[in-house]
Amino acid sequence: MNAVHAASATPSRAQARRGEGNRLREEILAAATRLLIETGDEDAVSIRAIARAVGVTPPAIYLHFADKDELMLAMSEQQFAEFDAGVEAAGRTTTDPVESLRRRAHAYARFGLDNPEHYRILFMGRVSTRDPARLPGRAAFDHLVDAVARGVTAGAFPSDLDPFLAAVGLWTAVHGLTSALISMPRFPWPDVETILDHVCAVHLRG
Amino acid sequence: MNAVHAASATPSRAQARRGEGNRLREEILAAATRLLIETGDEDAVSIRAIARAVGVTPPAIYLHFADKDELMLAMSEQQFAEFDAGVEAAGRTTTDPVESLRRRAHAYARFGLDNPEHYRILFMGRVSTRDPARLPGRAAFDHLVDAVARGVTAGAFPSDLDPFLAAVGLWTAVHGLTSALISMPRFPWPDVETILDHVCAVHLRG
DNA sequence: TGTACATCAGTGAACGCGCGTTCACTGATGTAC
DNA sequence: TGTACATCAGTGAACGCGCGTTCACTGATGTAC
Repeated sequence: MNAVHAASATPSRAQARRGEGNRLREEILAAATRLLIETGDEDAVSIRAIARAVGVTPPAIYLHFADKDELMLAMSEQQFAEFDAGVEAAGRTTTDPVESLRRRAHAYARFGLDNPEHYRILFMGRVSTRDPARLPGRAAFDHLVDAVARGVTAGAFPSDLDPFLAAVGLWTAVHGLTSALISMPRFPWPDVETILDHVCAVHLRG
Repeated sequence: MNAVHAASATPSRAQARRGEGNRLREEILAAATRLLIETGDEDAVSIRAIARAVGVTPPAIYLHFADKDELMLAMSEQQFAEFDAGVEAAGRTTTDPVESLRRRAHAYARFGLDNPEHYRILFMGRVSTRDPARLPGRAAFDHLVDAVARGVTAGAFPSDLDPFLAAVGLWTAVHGLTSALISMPRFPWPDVETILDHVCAVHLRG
């Protein structure tokens, strides 16, 4: 008999103060991320569903994002930054450049398996036709090339090794495993750590 | 001034004869495949769009498929069969088991690059929650295991090599390259054949 | 050979749904005088 | 200190759209007698 029953229509949050325009923006991105994780379906992350989750009406979204594409792109960039930071942190836990690459690979795969829907968007989605100049994952890849190059200068790899080519090979191998695990969970996979270490061993030898 | 102008509404095909129930079924699957290639977007392959492409009304689809899921599953199975046949054929063009695996890998990648949208559905999509017993790509994978096993019996690989594990490694590596090429076409990829041969060389050595 | 009838491949109209986006508005918050 | 006003973060209602699916039907094809 009280107002709580009308919850779906009543806004559940107070209007932001003057300078706090970014508060809702961040709440929107957080809600989008949460929705993606909970539903496990990119299609379920709609403007309307996000607005519902935040406790705001759909048009309020447009106060902070020009359209849906821009919202999704912003979420991707946020996720890419988090992914990159995680892999970099894992790589810094040792000074041995080869072991460092191995730990990066494990952190990479773990991110994918822990956040399969975000992994899909970041690495398996369609390129947004939006802004061709903005290649979102590029920074993360460049960091991998740097890590390989450090291995070369440290003498762990042959000096004529092309760090870019080696990085491509390592990346596609780890990505192949990660994305296959995500897309085909019912396949009778052998132990993940075992395959991953095998992949690393193969690639970090030549 | 003639009837042609009303094309969008007028059916453009004759009704099937008595025993020809399967004709429309095949036309539907062909149209779905064609739509997927032309639009490059799985979402564009709707019941209504397929009906439009075939020249039939939407309810006619339900004469041949229980619902949309079943239609998409049938298309997937058709594509998987084609993919499998193509890879097998490539593998049979030589008697050398190692070279045979290399040719299989190239055929695999070529299929993906030639039919990116089908590749997405077959290898990068979500598992249909439909019929858990039916793992559509399993036959193709088993053929790969067989091919590796032939290499072992021929003495090309160490006799203690586990063909299943080796097949998983080879598959995920080639899949990683293929899917990355599809998802990130703007990445400054090195020459595809070169990376692919490199991947094969790495995996077909140990 | 002719006709009544069953079969079957489709049609046409409608259903309810959720979507992205626009538009005119409201009401609280802060500011100038 | 009080009041008129501008600003700004949101609301509420509506738009047009394409979707999957259902339902009662039609009309051509074949069959039994």
